[in-house]
Amino acid sequence: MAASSSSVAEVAMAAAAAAAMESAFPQEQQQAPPRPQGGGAKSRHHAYSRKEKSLGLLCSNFVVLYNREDVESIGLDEAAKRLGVERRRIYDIVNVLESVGERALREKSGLAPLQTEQQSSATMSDDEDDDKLGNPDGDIENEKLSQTMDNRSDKPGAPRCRLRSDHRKEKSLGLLTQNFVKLFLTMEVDTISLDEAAKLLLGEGHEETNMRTKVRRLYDIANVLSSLNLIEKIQQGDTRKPAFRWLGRAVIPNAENGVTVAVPPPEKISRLGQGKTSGFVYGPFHPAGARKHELDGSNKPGQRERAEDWESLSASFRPQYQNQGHLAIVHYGHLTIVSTFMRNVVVTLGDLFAHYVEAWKTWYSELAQGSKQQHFSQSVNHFL
DNA sequence: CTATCCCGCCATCAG
DNA sequence: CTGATGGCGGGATAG
Repeated sequence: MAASSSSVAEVAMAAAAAAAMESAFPQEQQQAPPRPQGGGAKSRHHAYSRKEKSLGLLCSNFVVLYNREDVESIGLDEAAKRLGVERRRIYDIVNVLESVGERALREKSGLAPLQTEQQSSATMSDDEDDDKLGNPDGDIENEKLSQTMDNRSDKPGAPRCRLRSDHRKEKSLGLLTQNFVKLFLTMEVDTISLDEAAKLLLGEGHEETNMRTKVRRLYDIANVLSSLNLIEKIQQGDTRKPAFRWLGRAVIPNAENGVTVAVPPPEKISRLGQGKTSGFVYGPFHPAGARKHELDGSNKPGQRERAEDWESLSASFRPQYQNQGHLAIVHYGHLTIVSTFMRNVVVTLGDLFAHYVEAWKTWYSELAQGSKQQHFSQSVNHFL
């Protein structure tokens, strides 16, 4: 078992990164490299603590460890070893990390060996288990691949068959993460409990069992996002279930007061070049059980100034971290896949938000304009 | 007790 | 087939 040792040590060098993430790690990460675990039982030092193994902490360590300029590639096994965790866990954090800071400046860097196609979106009404209930075979699931990078001409021999049986992806952690984030930026309430989120993201077919699993995943995601300071757990009310609040801007120290916000350039959030298609549709968000229809006229308690919020949000991101983004190249096994996370998670997020803002504005417009088609219907997926 | 959520089995996906 | 990915949920731990 090659425990090569050389545990991670220089973790505290967040330095520059600190400006971006500045997170206050709960404690110094003291990842135990070789965790023989068990055996001892003598329990001299606190048997086994779950917290030391949390995804959140793992994520923090991961970022602090690899969010450096000289990092251009990361070996899966290496990361796992250095972080003292199993491979499986690396996949977890990388997936959510990729989702939240996905793409953005991908082609910009000139390299484009990447072949990862973005999520295809489509309806997210997962939970479609083929139970014994109408819906024999054939997945009428319309795979409406969102325009990815425009791939004129597919691979040789591109069959007419759209990806089949990719239900796997529909339930992926990555997609869930994206929808979770969308939820935050879409709902007017600033706090959401995981249960609510699960219920919302899950349409309404509650299979109890299904929701339980969903919530488990949400816990995982929430932990990672928390470690990135994108969200924070708070106590709903005073004695209510804990919920999460979207921070996003928290990454910038002292920006909370709203006076120190680094929103220098009055420039719009207009995207950088990337002149390709103007519309960049991300996974269509489906309001599932969203009952947050906004009433026209009257005082709309909800709605608020979200839009404005987004703008300032994305705007405040771009500034200093405008550095060109260095994509991190992750070696999944031997495969070399490019990811845009880390390095400049913030930068990436900035771009990402810009996209979101557009998409959401559109969505809102259509929603508001298209009468009050509130409530989950089914006409949600037609956007594009 | 309930809220969290880690662990790792094993279905799936590439090669 | 072998190996890489990564759903999924049992059940252990935190509170």
